[in-house]
Amino acid sequence: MPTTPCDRSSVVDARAGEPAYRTRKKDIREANEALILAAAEKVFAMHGYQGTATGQIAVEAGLPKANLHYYFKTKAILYREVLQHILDDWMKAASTFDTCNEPREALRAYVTAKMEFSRQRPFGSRVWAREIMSGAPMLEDFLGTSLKTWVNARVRIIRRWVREGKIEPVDPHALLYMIWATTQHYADFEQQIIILNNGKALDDRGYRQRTRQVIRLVLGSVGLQS
Amino acid sequence: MPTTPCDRSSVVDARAGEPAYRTRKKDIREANEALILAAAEKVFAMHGYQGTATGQIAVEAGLPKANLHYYFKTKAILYREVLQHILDDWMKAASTFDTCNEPREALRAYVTAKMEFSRQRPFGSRVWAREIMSGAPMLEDFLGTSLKTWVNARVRIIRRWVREGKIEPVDPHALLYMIWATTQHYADFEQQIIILNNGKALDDRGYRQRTRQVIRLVLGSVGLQS
DNA sequence: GTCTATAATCTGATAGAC
DNA sequence: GTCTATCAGATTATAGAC
Repeated sequence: MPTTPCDRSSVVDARAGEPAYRTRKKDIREANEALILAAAEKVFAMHGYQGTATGQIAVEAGLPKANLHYYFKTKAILYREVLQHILDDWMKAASTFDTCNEPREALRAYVTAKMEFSRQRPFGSRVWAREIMSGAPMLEDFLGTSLKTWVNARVRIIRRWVREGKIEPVDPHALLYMIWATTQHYADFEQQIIILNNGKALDDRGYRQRTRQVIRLVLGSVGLQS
Repeated sequence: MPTTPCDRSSVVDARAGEPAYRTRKKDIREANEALILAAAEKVFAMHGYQGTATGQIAVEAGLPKANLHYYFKTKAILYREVLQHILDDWMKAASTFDTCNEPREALRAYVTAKMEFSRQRPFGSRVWAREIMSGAPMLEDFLGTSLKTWVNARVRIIRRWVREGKIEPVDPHALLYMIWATTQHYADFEQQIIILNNGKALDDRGYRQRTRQVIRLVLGSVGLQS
């Protein structure tokens, strides 16, 4: 395999006026950073921030520990970046709440997105949970600003639904927390669910059925039979 | 303060045929073990098993680290005992499911007991959650035996309620997981709830109201308006 | 950009005087 | 039963050859 800096054969998106070897180096960096971030999310999910050794992450990523510290100066910086990635995806799921003005469709879309998040990013969900159980030292800012703003807006929407008689008069916070807790449970407590399911994880079909059941329970909780 | 082994003034329940100094020693041991277990539950809840240093626990308990190792030989043994205490209380809450044969009262009693557990033992709830997120290495036995038996029995009860038309036809596992997740959320994600509540923890009155809301949502989810 | 070797610190656990 | 001192091993992070 040619590896000279001038070989541009594998450089597909070299920017104009930027030497190819720069792009190549950037590609390597991006690939390795992604590798490390994925490994870190997995190990942090398993043992938390304090309980995780950078050496474990390096092993999981298949790299020497020194390389990890080359790409991420400190464990704290790496952890913060892992959290940031999770946060981005969490907010993307959050946006589905506004799919529709009608409670039935809005709740259905939101629960579906949250269940999908739990399915696709179980490690991310657990890192989030552990961070909050540790007192949320790194998430405090986000929780108190972006999340709070989002929650306040959704609380107003739910209150409007109640006013308009579209749903039963429920406490908006209690409803949101129930949705969060229930959907995240399938990621955070996956191991418990597996053991109670005779050692087998839910397959795709089973997970889709379960998602429908969760939607049914949530809709029922506000008086909307599905 | 008299500290001679023969001073029985503070020995209130010395057993017949057992020297007083023995009882005294036993009292000291029990008191210190309780102190250490409480401190350990708190620190394990914060940082998990791997993330917790025995020194932190000693500081929290107000004892030298060596004393901790005198009462609990290893960190693993101490952790196991902490888990056992939580498990006992968890099962006590579980027993309330059988308060009544009618779904409305049974679910109300169970949700109330679980919410009470979250209120009284938030650290225990978090230790439990962290243990499961770590793959439940120490709880695997319990989950696969006692808990599974309990769940299977409750699943049968819920199925009977459905057959008898007392509740909507819901998936029993989905319902149980929703109850667990929602009630435990108030312990595990307390910090998030506080931040979203303008930095104030729910007071006793607010918590009772929230408990009623959770009961209402759960009853509604199975078609039982409260 | 990779990786071995190592410095500096922390952690679990014990020894042994009191 | 208490507590200081300490050891062996692990951990974060860096140095420096390639």
